[in-house]
Amino acid sequence: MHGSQDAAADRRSPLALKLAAFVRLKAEELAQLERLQRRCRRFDAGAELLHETEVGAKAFILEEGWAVSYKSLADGGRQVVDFQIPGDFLGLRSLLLRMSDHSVAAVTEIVACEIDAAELQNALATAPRLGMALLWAVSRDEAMVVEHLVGIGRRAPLARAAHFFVELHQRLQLAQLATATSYACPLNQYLLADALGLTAIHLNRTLRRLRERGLMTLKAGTVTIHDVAGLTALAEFESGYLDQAPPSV
Amino acid sequence: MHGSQDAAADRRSPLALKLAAFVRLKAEELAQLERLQRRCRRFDAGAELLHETEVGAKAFILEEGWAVSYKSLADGGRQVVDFQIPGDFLGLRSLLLRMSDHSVAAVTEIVACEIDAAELQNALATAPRLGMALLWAVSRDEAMVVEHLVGIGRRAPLARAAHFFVELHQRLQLAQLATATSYACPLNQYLLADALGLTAIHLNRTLRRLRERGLMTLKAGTVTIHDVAGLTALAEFESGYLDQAPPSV
DNA sequence: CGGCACGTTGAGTGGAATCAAGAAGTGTGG
DNA sequence: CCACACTTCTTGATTCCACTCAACGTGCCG
Repeated sequence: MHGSQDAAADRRSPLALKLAAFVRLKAEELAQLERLQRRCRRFDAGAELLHETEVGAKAFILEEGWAVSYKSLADGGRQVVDFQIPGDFLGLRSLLLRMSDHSVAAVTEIVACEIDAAELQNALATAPRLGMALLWAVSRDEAMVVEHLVGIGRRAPLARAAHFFVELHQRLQLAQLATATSYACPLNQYLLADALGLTAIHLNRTLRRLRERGLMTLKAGTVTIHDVAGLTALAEFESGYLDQAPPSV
Repeated sequence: MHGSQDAAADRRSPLALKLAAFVRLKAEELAQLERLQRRCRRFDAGAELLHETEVGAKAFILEEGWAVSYKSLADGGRQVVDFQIPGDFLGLRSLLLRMSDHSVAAVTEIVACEIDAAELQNALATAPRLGMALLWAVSRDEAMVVEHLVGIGRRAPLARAAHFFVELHQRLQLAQLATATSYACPLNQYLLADALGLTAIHLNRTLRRLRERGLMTLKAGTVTIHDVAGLTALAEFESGYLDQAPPSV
């Protein structure tokens, strides 16, 4: 019995692990959650899962790999809204708003489980605490977007980049995908530039400055932080919005 | 009977009117919603309802007047995340995340109803469709923040300002607080500048350019749009994310 | 070997921030 | 009624940073 419980815990999805930071889910609720993650599919790197202005779009739960959500402009410009790592939702808003307001693409090869509005509504009606958990996850995502907005609107490029890499580091550590000083980061400089509201050229120079100051290095898809305290200080990073604490519900 | 129904409809809160765009709420659900809006208070212009890093903060539903949510930086900078008008939530995220990630202040004198986490959880458990409606409202708010992010990250100041005023126009029209070409706008140029990621000086010049192009004028707290089509075109405004359609649930 | 994606560097320009100051409107008290 | 303070708005001059354009390096893969 104890052995089988351990086995079940091992099989827990990244999403369940993430939600565990907010609400201590009961077995029944966990089962509901896993039931949402049956229809898993694999997507190639670069594949577009969702396109802005699409109506009646699906949403996904990301199990493996990295994804990116972004909006495109008429002049060819692109703004990356956020990157998603295992345990994150992809395109959840397009289930509720009738038209997808953004695009989602796979950065690396990914595995993601499709969910539709009916399933979601059903799960919420059956397990109301799951609804709270979902509201929490959405709120946390929004808090990250808000922090991103502050960075682009009011932080200088160097601090902005620092903040971005520190946030990513924290998120990956929570998902057990980073060590204390480094993590794999499959984002190229075009993606990073579109996330940080800079040109790729200027981002490159910004990265160089971070390197020259002995704070961090991005090389061959790996971020190495040489001075965690220094980088965090430069970023004025306040981790409160990530809400990483023991469950409160 | 018919008369009393009309009277009830007249008393409907701005929030109920807004949610009606998404879900056709039943009488029982409407009653739950109104029950959330009992503890109403008045706040002076400039009063701070919520401060960032505050723990266990309350949330509010705005009934009358304008509010602003923002984050402050160490260097004295401030980024306005969004402005709220009647029917909008204030600080809803601080109910779910354990620490408020942003501040909220009254722009004009306002009336707002306090809600706490227990009430919310209770209402959600009793009326699950209200949970969907809430998720919709939060998603719509997030979509607005995302659009804001795109504006600051990738739009030129002129288009950014145009987009801002068009979005506000649409929101106010939905709340029946605007005519086809004008609306009252109690935001001064410091607030606007902090919202648009510009200095007040540069915002002033941007407003002048909008005026000189015959697109719109902001004077004495009133926005007058001289050329709706032109302003919308300059802004590359796509209204999809506001999700203003007949109810789907 | 050539083609392509990605990264790096240099030189020049334009536009937003900064610094400085004044005008216009609003409220208060003598 | 006017003097005064205060907020908000407006304009000019200057500086600096991020964008643009252009080019080259580097590694990978067919």
